[in-house]
Amino acid sequence: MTKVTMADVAKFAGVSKSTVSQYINHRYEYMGEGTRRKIKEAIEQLGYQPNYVAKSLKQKRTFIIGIIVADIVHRFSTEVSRSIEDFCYENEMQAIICNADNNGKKEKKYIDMLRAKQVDGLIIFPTGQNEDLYKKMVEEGYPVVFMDRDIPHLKAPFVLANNQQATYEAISYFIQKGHQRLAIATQPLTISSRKERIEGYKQALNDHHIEPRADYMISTDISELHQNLNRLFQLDMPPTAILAGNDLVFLEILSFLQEKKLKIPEDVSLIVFDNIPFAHLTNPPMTIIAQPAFEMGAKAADLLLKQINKEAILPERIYFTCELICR
Amino acid sequence: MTKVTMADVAKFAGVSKSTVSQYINHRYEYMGEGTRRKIKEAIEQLGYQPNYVAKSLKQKRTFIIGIIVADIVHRFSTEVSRSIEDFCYENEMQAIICNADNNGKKEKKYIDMLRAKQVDGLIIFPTGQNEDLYKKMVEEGYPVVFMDRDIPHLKAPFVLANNQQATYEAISYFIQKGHQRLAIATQPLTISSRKERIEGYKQALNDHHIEPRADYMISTDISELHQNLNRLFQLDMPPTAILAGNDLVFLEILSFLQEKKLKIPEDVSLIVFDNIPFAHLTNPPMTIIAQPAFEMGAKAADLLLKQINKEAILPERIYFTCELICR
DNA sequence: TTGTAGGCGTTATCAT
DNA sequence: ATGATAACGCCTACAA
Repeated sequence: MTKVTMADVAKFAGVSKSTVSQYINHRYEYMGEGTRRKIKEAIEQLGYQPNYVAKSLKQKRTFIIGIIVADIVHRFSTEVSRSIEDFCYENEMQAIICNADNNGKKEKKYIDMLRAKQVDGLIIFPTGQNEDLYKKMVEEGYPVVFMDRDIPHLKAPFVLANNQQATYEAISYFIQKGHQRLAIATQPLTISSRKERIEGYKQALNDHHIEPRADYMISTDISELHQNLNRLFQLDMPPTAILAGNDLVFLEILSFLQEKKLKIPEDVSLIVFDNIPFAHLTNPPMTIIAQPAFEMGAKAADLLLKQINKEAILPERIYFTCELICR
Repeated sequence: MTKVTMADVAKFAGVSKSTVSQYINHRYEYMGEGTRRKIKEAIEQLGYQPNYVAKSLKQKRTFIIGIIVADIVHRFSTEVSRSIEDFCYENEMQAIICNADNNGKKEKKYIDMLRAKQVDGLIIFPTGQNEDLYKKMVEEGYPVVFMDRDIPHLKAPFVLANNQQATYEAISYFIQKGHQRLAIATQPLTISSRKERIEGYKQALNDHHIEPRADYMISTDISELHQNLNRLFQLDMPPTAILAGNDLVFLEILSFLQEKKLKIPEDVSLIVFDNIPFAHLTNPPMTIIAQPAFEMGAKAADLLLKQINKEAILPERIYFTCELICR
């Protein structure tokens, strides 16, 4: 175990703890060449490693941030997290990732836990179920950045995708390709991003004078998606195109189509809202709406670190443009 | 900010700090009903949250473990990490994941960093480039578990896959299907798991009286894989089957085959050593060698926590059986 | 049953 | 240029 402490180094080098501390923190300004060498040697001899816990206690900074994702299973979440981690690495920080599993209780527990561990700030994909807590943190001035889902009326930095606009464009593209019977499937409309995607869908239909049909709009838990799809494709006029609201929905649809021996794109066309790892390698290649996960993660991390270092007053809501990749 | 401390609670409740400490740590044994209620109230009123940094300093435990993966890009690494996190959650611990990026320097930096932060233990996918450091940790009795790659002669707990055996079986299966010209492609043979896969391949050929050919065995960086595949398929007798040593190699091969308009399985058969997220949904479905990532992660976490809690003397090397999923 | 005092390993302030 | 001393917030004997 690392039991050699600064006091040991000090004794070994024949100087005081303060001087060793100076050395550790690269404050060589007034340090004599001799002491410097002695300390260096002592550290090497003893194999001394500073204790960050003690340092943190004193400085009230842990150099750790927390990431709380609503659902780690999404490709998008993992890409964003990775990008945040990269950004942290470059800034000598570390990240703890926690998976709230779409569960408000778990989210609260993690927020409390991470704050108890004194992490310097939090990036949250909010479940939306702890509005009071979000608000309290913001009011206390605790550094937070929210991602992916908007919480209306919350005055805090948000990093968001332009869901509505992107969906609008994708559906319009489908319509231009000649589709008239378009369906959309998402998970339950409990968070802003899903609602916005539905909005974009409706608006596109409207603008192209297609009447939206309630039975073409599915919003359900993944576990019940299969039977909903069944119902959808048993309609007299089943859709010729369907937009999958995210990657999980996509996988479920794919498996459904395969089971029913429906071919893409002959029997039904598919667009996915989310990056799919090898969309370019599937057969046929998949048309997707790609969110700039990497940029969004980097931005969130940047905003958080700026906040932690009190470097800037933060903007409130930043929207990123998604890209429709037609294949 | 959490500025309210135990002393504040004590003062507010009209008791001493120690009593509050007792309360926080659920030592109600000798505590009067009255004090208990007063403290409870004080905590609620003040919104007190214990400071884990201070607690950690005193108790020399942070309730955090570190995971250092050699390359986070692999599906296997992420599945294992997820599984470790789940296990930690159930045991009131947290995990910090670091990506060494196959870089020994980075690996060392992370190990030092995490230990400086006093994490309670480490799970490492070793790059193999810091043998002395691994050894030192083990000798110091610092809790460590190694994953995925063996480091010969290191007396420490390892959680490993039976790479050789699994590859042997996969190749044998191909041979039974009538293949005679079998190739294998892996990343460079710098770590044990890749070497073992090659060994299993050779052994299977041998046992079936097929002469191994050097030009059918590719071990190269991903960046140079494409040109190696080019060479492979320009041979007079190109292989009819190829085993991809991991998921990254697989993606590269897939993209190569697509470019050359080679069909699976008509022109060439493919087996992948690694779980591919939607292998069952690709067309045609992919035959894979699946490592039990979830179980391996849970086991590693279990061993580490046991070690941290000094609950057991640890076994040295545990091998997990991979499953050949034929599709 | 509760309080007092000291220490965990640093850093910060102020002397010297 | 370097050192003494007091925090940081909590836990733990031991005393009362």
